[in-house]
Amino acid sequence: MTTPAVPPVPQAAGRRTRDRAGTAIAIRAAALDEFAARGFSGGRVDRIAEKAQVNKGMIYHHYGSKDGLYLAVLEYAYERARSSEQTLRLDKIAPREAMVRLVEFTFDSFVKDRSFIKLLNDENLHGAVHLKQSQRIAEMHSPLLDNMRKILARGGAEGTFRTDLDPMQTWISIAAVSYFYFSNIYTLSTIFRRDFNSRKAHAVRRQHVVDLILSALKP
Amino acid sequence: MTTPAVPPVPQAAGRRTRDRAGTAIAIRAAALDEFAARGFSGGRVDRIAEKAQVNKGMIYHHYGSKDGLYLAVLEYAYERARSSEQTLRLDKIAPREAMVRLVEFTFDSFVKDRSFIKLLNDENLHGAVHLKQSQRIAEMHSPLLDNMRKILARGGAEGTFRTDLDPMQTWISIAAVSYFYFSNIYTLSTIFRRDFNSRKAHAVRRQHVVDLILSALKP
Amino acid sequence: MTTPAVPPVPQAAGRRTRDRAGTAIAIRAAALDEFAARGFSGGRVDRIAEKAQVNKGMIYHHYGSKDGLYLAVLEYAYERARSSEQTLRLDKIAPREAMVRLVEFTFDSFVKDRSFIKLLNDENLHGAVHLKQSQRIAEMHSPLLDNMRKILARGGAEGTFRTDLDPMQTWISIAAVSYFYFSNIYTLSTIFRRDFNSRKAHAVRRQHVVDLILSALKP
Amino acid sequence: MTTPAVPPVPQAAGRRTRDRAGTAIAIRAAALDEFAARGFSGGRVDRIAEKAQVNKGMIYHHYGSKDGLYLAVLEYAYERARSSEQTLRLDKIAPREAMVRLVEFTFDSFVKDRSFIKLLNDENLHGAVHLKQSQRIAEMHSPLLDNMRKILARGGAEGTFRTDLDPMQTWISIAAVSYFYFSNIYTLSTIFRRDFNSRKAHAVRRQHVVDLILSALKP
DNA sequence: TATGAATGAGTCTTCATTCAT
DNA sequence: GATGAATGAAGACTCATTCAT
Repeated sequence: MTTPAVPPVPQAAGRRTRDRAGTAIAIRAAALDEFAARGFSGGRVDRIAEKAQVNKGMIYHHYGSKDGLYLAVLEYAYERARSSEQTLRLDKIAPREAMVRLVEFTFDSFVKDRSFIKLLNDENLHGAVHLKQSQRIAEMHSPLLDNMRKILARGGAEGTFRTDLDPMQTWISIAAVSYFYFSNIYTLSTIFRRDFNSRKAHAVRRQHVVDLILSALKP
Repeated sequence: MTTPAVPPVPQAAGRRTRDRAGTAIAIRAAALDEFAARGFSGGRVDRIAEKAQVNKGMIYHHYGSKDGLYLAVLEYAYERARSSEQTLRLDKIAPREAMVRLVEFTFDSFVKDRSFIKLLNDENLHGAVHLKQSQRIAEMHSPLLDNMRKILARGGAEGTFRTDLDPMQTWISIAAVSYFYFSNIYTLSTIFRRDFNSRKAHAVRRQHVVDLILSALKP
Repeated sequence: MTTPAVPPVPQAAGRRTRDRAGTAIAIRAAALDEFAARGFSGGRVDRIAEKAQVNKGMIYHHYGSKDGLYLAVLEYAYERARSSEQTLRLDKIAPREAMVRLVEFTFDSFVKDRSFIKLLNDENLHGAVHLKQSQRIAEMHSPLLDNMRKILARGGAEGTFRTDLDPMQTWISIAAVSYFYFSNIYTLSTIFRRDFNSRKAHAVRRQHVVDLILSALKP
Repeated sequence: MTTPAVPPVPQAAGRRTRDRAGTAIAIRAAALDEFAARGFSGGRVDRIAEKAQVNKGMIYHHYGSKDGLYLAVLEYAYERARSSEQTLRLDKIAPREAMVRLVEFTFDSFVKDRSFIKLLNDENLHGAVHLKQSQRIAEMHSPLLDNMRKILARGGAEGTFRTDLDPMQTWISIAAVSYFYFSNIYTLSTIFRRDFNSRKAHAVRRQHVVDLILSALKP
């Protein structure tokens, strides 16, 4: 429903031009919207075509099937997530500071755009059948663990962090404490009778998350 | 599809008897199976009727609609989760030990039965529209925070835990580090080219989770 | 389009009753019509539902798929063809007379109803994919060769027929000379600039066919 | 799908040259392939373009429509069939021998290439709507009846054949006994639980067909 | 001349829900 | 209560044909 981080779909008044790349991108953007809002099963091809101002047949022309389109959307979402992480340049700053930035960045990325979470949840509901088809997804993630390893090593060397931490498990936990809050925000709000969606609630959680992770990493 | 922790659907040889409660329970059990495996949109009323050995009309008789059935399933799943937590009697043991048990219990509950996770993810995809209808859900969760508050207080008093921790945020984080691992197990396995579903991988994660939380709570 | 031999579809003013057998039969009759007129690919499920005065979903309820329906139609058409052949009681009459009757009956059956030909042609276009699924089709045809064998044997014994004829090949040839005329009646009419569809033309062909077969069987 | 008698589609390395006739021929050859394999309704314009290594627009440029293309394919198929018949020079040899050759030639032509049968069957399913548009089809067939008339006359004069046979009916019967076997080969194989597609089965049928026709023509 | 993106009217099929029996 | 036939509104996907480039 809300993907403000994505550049707006180029509308071009009717979209009747023969613009291969443009059409494909417009479709993918509309699909991200639709799938994030309603999941794969709940997402409608018709609605995607309408949002993208594109003929329904074009979706099949460009992506082959609803499944093919979903995979394209997933890959694109991962790509955006990982490439924006790359811009942090964490190796240039002190370990503690780097860790704070990483945790905050992770948290903030979910504040800005929850569509990634929605896609992942739905994909896991289906056992990652789409993602497994991807040729590129695994290699997209190798830098991620490298970064984590380096930060932990540097922090361990200077005595800021424990030295017995597994980078992958740690990364998963860092993601978890932010991700879970947002992925389950509606049910959590309901069972605790709060509104976790407010700006204030976000700030509280953000503080807690940074504090918790840093505290956990202390030697 | 796999809910071994759930008592098997009572089969009752053809189910032609007029056992009002039994029928309703059989339907709910079959629905839990179906919705956990395929989500709300992907779940089929026909399949539920078949699994429950019950006429389709019975579903509408007992639960009104597919949505009504889904809510019943959700409430039941929460009920099971919370009531089994109650059996831990954490107030009888030392704070550190109590915390370890709680974390392990949370993790293990997901190992035994992932259907709860599936239901929650799907429900969040839909903005918790079903759960919001529930009259009972919030009150089911008040003991939960009470327990957490007490453990943290006792641990704070004796110097085992930090004293500045918010019980709700802490509980969410404890849930998060276990939940996220299982809710995202398929995509995580894919992007990291591991099999997080193995018994060994579970054991590794369990160890990490307990260790991380305890470490984070230290003063 | 034209299946006058079939009993007319029971119309029952709207067909809204819960009549399992009746509905299934109405669907099959409408489908025979449609598929005979337009082939499998050209046949439309929508049109069949409309002709049968039945909801489209009923077709799937009763026959599972368009393919399943086509097979049901095929089996039914074969059944009608073979069972009406059975009524001839050829073993009660002299061999020559029996052969004449069989040839005439075969020819006349195509005059009365060309839908069988249409179905078979179309099915052969698809390599008999549907018919191969049938459990009953082969056993429906064992009496057919038995009959032919007996007639040829009786005719051979009394000196009316040659004794070196293979019953199956002979049956195929008898079918061929009538079938081909009707199966290719439109193209033949076009290339020879005649109207083979007229009553007169039928009579001429019928005479020729009987004469040719009898002549070929002479010792 | 299988038209070994047809010269292979000229490939011409990507087919980007402006070879008007070559393009048209390549399209027609690919269309023959496609329509013979799947019928008119089942045939796909996209697939034809792909097989012919030609742009889809070219098909419309050269043949106007799918129907126009189908007619071109039909005319071409008839042309090939009739012109190869012309090479037999049956008027040079004894009537009995000529008849044997004609029957064998007819049978063998179907063994070599079944696409003609497929096209005719499908065309008859549609009432020969395409063929009726043809200007040339009728005149292509006048030599055919002339030949038959002459052979029968010569055979009648020398006492080899009956003298009361109609050439057109006889020609149709000769075509029928071979054609039907191949046009219905899949359903016949299924109902009789044989494989009529084997080389051996072909030989048996060929023998029967020649024998049957010769026997029928005896005075 | 040649390309392939774009269109719109279908196609088969599914499914929650109702209701006659 | 219980059954399952019946309904209608989609849903994913296809395809002959057109047309901007």
